[in-house]
Amino acid sequence: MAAKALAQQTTREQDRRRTILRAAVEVFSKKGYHGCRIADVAREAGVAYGLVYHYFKNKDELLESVFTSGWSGFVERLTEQASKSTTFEDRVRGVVGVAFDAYKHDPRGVKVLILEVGRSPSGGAVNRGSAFSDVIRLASLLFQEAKEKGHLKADMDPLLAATMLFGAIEMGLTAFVLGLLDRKDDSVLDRARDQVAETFLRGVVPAGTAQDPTSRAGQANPAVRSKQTWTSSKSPTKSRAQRRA
Amino acid sequence: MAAKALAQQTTREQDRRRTILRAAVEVFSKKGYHGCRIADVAREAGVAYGLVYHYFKNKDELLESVFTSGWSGFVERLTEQASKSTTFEDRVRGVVGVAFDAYKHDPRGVKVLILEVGRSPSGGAVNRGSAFSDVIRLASLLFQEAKEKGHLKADMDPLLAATMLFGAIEMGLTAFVLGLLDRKDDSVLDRARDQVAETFLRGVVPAGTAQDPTSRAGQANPAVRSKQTWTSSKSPTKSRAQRRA
Amino acid sequence: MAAKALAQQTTREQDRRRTILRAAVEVFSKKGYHGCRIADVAREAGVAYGLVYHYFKNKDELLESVFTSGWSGFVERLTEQASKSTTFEDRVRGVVGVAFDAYKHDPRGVKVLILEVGRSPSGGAVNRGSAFSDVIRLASLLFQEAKEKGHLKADMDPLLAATMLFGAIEMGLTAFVLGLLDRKDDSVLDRARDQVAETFLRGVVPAGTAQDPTSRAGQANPAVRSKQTWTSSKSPTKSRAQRRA
Amino acid sequence: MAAKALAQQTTREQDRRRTILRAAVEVFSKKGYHGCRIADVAREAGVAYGLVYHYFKNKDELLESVFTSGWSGFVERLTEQASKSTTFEDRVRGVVGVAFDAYKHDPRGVKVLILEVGRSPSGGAVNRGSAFSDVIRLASLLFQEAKEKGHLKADMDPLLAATMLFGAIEMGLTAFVLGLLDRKDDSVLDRARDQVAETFLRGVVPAGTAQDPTSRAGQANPAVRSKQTWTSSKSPTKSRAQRRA
DNA sequence: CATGAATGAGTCTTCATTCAT
DNA sequence: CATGAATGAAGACTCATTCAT
Repeated sequence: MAAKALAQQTTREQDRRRTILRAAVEVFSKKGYHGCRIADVAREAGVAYGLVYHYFKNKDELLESVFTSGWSGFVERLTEQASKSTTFEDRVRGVVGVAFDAYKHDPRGVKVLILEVGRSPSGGAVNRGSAFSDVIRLASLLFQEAKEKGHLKADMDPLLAATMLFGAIEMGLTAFVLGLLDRKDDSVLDRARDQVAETFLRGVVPAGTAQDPTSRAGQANPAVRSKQTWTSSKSPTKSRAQRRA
Repeated sequence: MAAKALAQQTTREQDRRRTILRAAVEVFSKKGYHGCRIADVAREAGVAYGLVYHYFKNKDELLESVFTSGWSGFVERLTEQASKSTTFEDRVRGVVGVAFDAYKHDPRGVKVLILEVGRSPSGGAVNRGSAFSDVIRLASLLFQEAKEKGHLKADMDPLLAATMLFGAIEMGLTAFVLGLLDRKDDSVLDRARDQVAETFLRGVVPAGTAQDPTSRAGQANPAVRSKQTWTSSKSPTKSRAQRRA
Repeated sequence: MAAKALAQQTTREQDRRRTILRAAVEVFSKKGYHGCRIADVAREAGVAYGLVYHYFKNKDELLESVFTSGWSGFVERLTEQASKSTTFEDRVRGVVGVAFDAYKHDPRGVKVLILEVGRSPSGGAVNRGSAFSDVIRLASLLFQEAKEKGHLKADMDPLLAATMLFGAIEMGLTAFVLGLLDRKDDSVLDRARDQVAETFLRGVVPAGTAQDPTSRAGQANPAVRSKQTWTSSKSPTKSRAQRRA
Repeated sequence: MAAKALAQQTTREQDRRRTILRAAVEVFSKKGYHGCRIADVAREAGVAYGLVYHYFKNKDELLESVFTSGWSGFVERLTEQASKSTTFEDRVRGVVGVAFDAYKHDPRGVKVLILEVGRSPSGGAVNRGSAFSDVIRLASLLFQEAKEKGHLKADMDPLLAATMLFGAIEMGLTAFVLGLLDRKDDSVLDRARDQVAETFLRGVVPAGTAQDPTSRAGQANPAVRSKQTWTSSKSPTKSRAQRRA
């Protein structure tokens, strides 16, 4: 009986905690890391201000938890998927699938991860950059293995390949997050998913097209002016000083 | 004489302005958008506190200028490059090259763009998200044209292709920004540049490998449990409430 | 039977109450009046958070109880002692003795009284300042009586004499509380006790020393500069504003 | 010219700083250490909230400065006085005089020092307890010297003597601070000053009174019940639990 | 133009107090 | 009686922005 009561207590606490976490994701996805105020989270969760501090030590820990819980779930499913698939290509498709499915089920959450993970400068309680790096390093093992079996081009760096895969995925999702692509129905999402995977595997050029032999690699890019940085061009906005003229 | 004096004045103003802008980039790349205080920028630029407000209306405009000036230079060079190249493949390589060269010349500035552009929630004076979208849309024209000429796979969405290209580029650079890849010398950077372009064009799978016919597209991904969001897993950090147990 | 149960209940309640009070003294002597949180008291007492509020209306009442109970015990013993002693000098020694014995038996409690009684600005539920005044006024009666019997110097104000007595006692104990004097063993304490009493009675100057006739009383102190307050000297710490220079 | 401007600047800053410090003393003496809010200080000083933080790093530093500046001025005058006086007795009178004069000129400031110095539990930025101890140790040198010259009773501990002197002074002033003695005019204050000094030097007992031989020292005080602490008596205030009965 | 002192609104965080179980 | 989750008011601190010199 006491055990049951305790269990219920624990469950209720877990629920509360999850409610607040969920609310944080919500506010977060709307206002971003720094625009997110504790007061907003509390209101969104429908709890009192102080209760947030009952469940999370401070703002940083709350936000950290948002990342950690979201990211760990993603990594978990990623690992699960990788172990399930058989061929290299299916594994790649599986990885892409996990990411897109995550977005299908929880676009807000994915938005938060995409817009924030690895973006904040180091200094937060937990090193989010490393969380990101970890996943890439993990994926690079997959490519390493594939390379040894000849399923990957010989001159390809596994780490860079992994990086690119996630880059393509991330940007594919970003297109939806930013509203560049509209998520009318799941079919659009599914099609994008497949395309990302296939492009990564076989490229955008139709099979059989001969490779351009002239400018393969190492070309110095003449378009870039040395000694000039990208801030050298004038801003189009007018400052007070400029308005004077 | 007066004209000359005025011109010098103006030049000095321009210099000041650029100095501050440059300082903003510096502080920015170190502390991020929100961790950056006006005082920091002023100190970095070696000017008085209030002077920043003489050249920029407010913090937002300063940050906006940082983005705009950096981004417009990038877009400019991108356009220039696109018009110069001849074949589709070279254009793609050119786009990748412009991005990597920018990083080579001004890693700090690129870091700022990568870590912040499109990450801040809409609400700033200028919609940075749209700046980003604009470039992608611009690039998609290139893919549209290529598609019509048969240089692009028939079932490929030009917009999505453009998105993926920038995704791969961005993530490739992110690998350097985050320190995942070490920028010992330019050759590492150059190799990465080439690999990003080639992968995008022809994929990671060696030419001649038969395509896996069974799981091409539209497969439902069985690994994803419906009705479960990514925040459902418990956070490993202990809250005050949890510590009780 | 029910009566016995009730009595036991009551006893248990009393115990609880005393436990909490004791814990409050403990926390108090460590963290001081304002650094003391209800949570700390509860933890120290080993009871639940809310239970403190079952026994004490609020924090103020708890603190008030700490003072009152401690103080009333002290006053009680003081009165008892005063009525027991016979000669004036013994009464003085008795008063000093009660104070030092209290410290011997409960240094923590005395520390709290010394460091807090009369220090808090009036405003608490009970006027602790008045509690203090009451004791002094009580003692002044003793001096009044002594004066009438010629046991006290004729030009001595009884109220001021009483004040000084407690001042010497308090500061003597403060020396221990602050660690200025080390309470290795009770003999140090006993010696201090005797010295306080004797000094108060006969002064620090050896008997028979002629009194300095020139500067007895009423001398204007030339060392004090008029119109200058004690905050006029510069603080050695540097402010942000000062660091500028 | 520039130098003059700078000097003026500096002076103005100093003034501001002093104004705030002065305001802090004011608020402080009214509300005590912890009741003192930055907002109050700012209002009292007639400056904006944030300006307090321009001159003082944080609340602690402000309060610390209040103590330090006040205390250092006091110590300074004390030292000055000690070096000026000639005989031991005059030195003692001088020390007492400095304290009483300080009160005459700035009762508020002295109140703050009396009520707070050495009372707060250690933990503040600066160790106020040690500031207090330092003065006592300093004074004990004076007594040490006097003892060697035979101006102090042979069985008297110099450190304890110093402690008692300040105890008598402090409590004498406390009598005024608490309103026990009314500071109608300076004569009351002057009389108290003289009495404190003389009592310390020669005691309260009229010269020529024989010393009570029976109960000089070392007597165990039978009035104190062993094993019983001063919190054992019941508080007269009623708790919720007690009200039940 | 340049300077940096002055302003004060906006947030985080703490903690006394209440109350449902 | 006992518990500790829930509440929210209070106050410290930051920092963008203004303005007098």
